[in-house]
Amino acid sequence: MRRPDARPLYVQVEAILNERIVSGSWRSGQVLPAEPELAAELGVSAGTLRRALAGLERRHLIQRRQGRGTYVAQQTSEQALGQFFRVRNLAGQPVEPETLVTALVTGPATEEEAARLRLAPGEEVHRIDRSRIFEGEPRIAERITLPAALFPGFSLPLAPEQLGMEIYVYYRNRHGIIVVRSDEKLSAIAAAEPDSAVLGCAIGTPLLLIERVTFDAAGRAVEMRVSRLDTRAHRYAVEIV
Amino acid sequence: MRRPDARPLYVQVEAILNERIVSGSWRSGQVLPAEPELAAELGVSAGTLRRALAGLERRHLIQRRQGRGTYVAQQTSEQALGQFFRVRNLAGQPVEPETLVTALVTGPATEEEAARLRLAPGEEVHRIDRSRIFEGEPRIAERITLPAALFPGFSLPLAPEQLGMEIYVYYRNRHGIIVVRSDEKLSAIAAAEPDSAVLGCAIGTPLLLIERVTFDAAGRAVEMRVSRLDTRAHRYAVEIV
DNA sequence: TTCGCATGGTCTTGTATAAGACACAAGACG
DNA sequence: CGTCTTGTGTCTTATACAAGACCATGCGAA
Repeated sequence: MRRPDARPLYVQVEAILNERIVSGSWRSGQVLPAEPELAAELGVSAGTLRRALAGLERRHLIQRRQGRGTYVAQQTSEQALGQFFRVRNLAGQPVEPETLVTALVTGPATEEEAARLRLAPGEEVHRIDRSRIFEGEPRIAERITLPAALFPGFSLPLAPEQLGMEIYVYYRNRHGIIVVRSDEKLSAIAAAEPDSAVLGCAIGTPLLLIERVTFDAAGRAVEMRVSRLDTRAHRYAVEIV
Repeated sequence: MRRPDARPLYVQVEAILNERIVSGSWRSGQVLPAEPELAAELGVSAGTLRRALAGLERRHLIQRRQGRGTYVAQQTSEQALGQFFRVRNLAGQPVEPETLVTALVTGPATEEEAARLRLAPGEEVHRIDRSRIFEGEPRIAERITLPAALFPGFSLPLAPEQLGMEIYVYYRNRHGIIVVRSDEKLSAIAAAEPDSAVLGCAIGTPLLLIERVTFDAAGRAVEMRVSRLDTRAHRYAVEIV
């Protein structure tokens, strides 16, 4: 007797639970059924379920706490910053950015945007231009590109409780997009005129160029972002294991 | 009855096995005893042992293959490059670097070197200056600093079979230093005169500056490295999860 | 006889199950 | 305000079978 699905059972279970979170049938912050109960419902042993849950926890989709239970991860600004924001000051400490949006427009994707976001040529995208400010000084100039199909009617958060919110939290709360992974390519460029104006640096100042593509829990490319970081007072930190 | 060591058993077992590899009582490439045998020797269950082995495998200290056995990881140039060398060409493909060493000197550590390598002020270090060449063009200029205490009598590999070898492989084979982790800080700088000479670029060309500190399986800081990458034709790739 | 190779035995790790002791958190109760 | 109870995840053990790798045996063809 052959299994129809050759993947290990714990992988299949992880996919099932992932789907429940992506589809929203388990909502953010909600507590999951206890291990024995969930295992019984899925028809697998507790050990198999635990292995699947461990995979979800590694991708920050759930959060487990002994004695309390297992929760669908609530993406907070702190969590999003800790996971995706790699900028440190010269002492190696994390910095807390403020954000200033300068433009939000919608239009057809460029060739590069379409390629990176796996869109058909000419599909509509939203573009956000903004700067990020550390300790009063603008240090990053960036453009975010979103497929309009995934973010229908995208507009910027204006309610006071949303103003300081990381944009990934907003993706999730407003559009149900759960960000889990980014690919980045780094290089060094010289500041051009628009960057120098935003960042208050001389033209030609070396900037760290970060080209990011971000994927959600369903595996879709959901965001493209090009950031220019002024590294006179900050560093981009990476750990290699 | 309280356990004297409050850490979970599988963590203790992982530490024991880690120590056996670090101390060299299990040599590189050697096959470990089979699971049931090793579990019996350590006095733990097979499941606990497996969990410890999974931790070692995650850190690339061992390599397991179903049907064959568990081996102490043999650091090859391919493995070291795949793990620690993040440079890609513009198509996103890995590049194969050649290396040209221009200097090897020994002297007292600078203040910065001592701080990063956790050395006492004035301790001796070896310094290697070299360039890395992709497709015939020098693209990285870098200086490697090693604590002399950890690398006694350090000299460069000259035997033909060692010439193309990644230096981390050489650390391991010649000095028993097993590299497992690096912290990096990235920034952008303008090429100064020496860099421009090595890299064949104009003075002022933006370069990606990579400041790396590397740690071995015993948790010691074993290497500091400052690299300048010419990103006109290459990128530094990161995945964030 | 000798070569080639299929086959089965036996070793390994990988997957899945079950059960119990333990540790932590929260609320109920005195 | 402490203590107890209940419910939760965590750790550890044990067992069984599946699947990959290797090797010796031995059969059949040249």
